[in-house]
Amino acid sequence: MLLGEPSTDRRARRHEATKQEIVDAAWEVAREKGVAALALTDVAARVGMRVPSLYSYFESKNDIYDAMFAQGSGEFVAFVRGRLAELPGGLRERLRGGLQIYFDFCTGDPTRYQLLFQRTIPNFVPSVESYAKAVEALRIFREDLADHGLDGDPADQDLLTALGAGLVEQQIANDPGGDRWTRLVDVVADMAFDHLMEKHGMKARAGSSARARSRR
Amino acid sequence: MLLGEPSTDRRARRHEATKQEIVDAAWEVAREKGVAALALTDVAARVGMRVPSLYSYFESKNDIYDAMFAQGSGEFVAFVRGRLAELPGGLRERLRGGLQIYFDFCTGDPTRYQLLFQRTIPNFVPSVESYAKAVEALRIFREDLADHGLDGDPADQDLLTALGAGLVEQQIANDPGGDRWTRLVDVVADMAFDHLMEKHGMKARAGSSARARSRR
DNA sequence: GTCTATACTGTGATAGAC
DNA sequence: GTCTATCACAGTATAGAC
Repeated sequence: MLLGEPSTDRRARRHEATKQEIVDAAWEVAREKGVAALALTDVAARVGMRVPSLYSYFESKNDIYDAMFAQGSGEFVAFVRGRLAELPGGLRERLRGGLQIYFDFCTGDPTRYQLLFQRTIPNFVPSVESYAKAVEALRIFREDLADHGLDGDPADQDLLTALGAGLVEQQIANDPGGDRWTRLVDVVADMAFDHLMEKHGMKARAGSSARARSRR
Repeated sequence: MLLGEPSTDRRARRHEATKQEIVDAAWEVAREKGVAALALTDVAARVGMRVPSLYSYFESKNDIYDAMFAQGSGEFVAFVRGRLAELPGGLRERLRGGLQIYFDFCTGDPTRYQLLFQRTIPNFVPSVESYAKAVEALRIFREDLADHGLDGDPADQDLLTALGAGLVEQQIANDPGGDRWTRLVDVVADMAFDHLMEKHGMKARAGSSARARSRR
C-alpha cells in the first residue's frame, strides 16, 4: 500500500515515542520507590494513563523491566566506549581507568545497577537481546586489556570483574553517597596490576612503581 | 501468681516453638521462590494454618523477614567463630581463611546471602537488634586480623570486605553452583596479603612467598 | 491503534466471631 | 488462638468506545 505507508510510519514512530515515555516514567518511579517495588499504577499516572492502557505498549510488567534493562545496557556500552577512548595507554592506566569506569557507571545510578547487575527482581529475567548488550560491554573491556598486553587467561577477567563488583557493592550498600570505597579504586587496581605482572612474569615500566602510585 | 506461672511458661515456650516453625517454613519457601517473592499464603500452608493466623505470631511480613534476618545473622556469627578457631596462625593463613569463611558462608546459601547482605527486599530494613548481630561478625574478623599483626587502618578492613563481596557476588550471580570464582579465593587473598605487607612495610616470613603459594 | 471500564486473581493486612 | 469474612491494592485480561 503506497498511500498507507507514510501514515503507519508516523504512527509507528509515535508508538515508539510513547513507549519511551513510559520507560522514562518507570525509571523515575523506580528511583523513588526502588526497582523491585515498581508499581504500574504510579507509572501510568505519571504518563497520564490508566494502568490497562500500558498494555497497549508492553505485554507485561516484566516487558517494561526488559525495556529498562535494554536501555541501561545501551547506556553501559556507550559509557564504557566513551570513557575508554580517553584513557592513557599503559596497562596500569587501562586497569585503573577500566575499574574506575565500571565503578562510576554503577555508583552513578544505584537503581540502574540493581536492575542490570544485581537482578533481584522476582520472576524477571532479561531477554537474550537485552542481555547481549550487557555482555558486549564486558567484551569491550576484555579486548581493551588484550590490546594493552594482557591476553588470554579468563581467570584474569574473572579476577577483575570480582574486584569491580566488590568495590561497587560495598560502596552502594554500606556508604551510599560517600567515598569509603571510591578511595580504594586506584589502590585495588594497582594491587591487581602488581599481581598480574608477577603472575605473567612481566616487568612494570620504569616510573610506574606500584608503591609510589598507590600511596596518597 | 504462683500457680499461673508454670502454665504461662509452657504456653510461652509453645508460642516460641510455633514462631520458629513459621520461620523455618518461610526459609523453605524463600529458597524455592526467591526471598523477594516470599508469599505468606505458602508459609501458612506449610505450617497448616491460614494466613491471618500468622499474625498471632508476627506483626507483619517484615517482622517475619526480621526473624529470618536475626537467625541468619546468628548463623553467620557461629559459622565465623567456629571456622576461625580452626585456622593456622600466620597472617597469610588468617587472610586466606577469613576470605574463605566468608565466601563459603555466602555461597553456601544464596537465599540467605540475599536477605542478609544484598538487602534488596522492598520496604524491609532489619531491626537494630538483628543488624547488630551481623555487625558483630565483622568485628570478630577485624579483631582476629588485629591479633595477627594487622592493626588499625579501617581502609584495610574495607579493602578486604570488598574483595570478599566481589568474589561472592560474581560466583552467585554468574556461575551458581560452579567454581569460577571459588578458585580465585586464595589467589585474591594472597594478592591482598602482598599488598598489605608492602603497604605497611612488613616482611613476609620465610617459606610463605606469595608467588609460590598462589600458584596451583 | 489508542484508551477506558470492568472484572478476575492473588497478596498483605485487619476485624470480629467462635 | 484460630478461623471466616472482608478490605485495599497489586498485575493481568478482555470487551468495547473512539
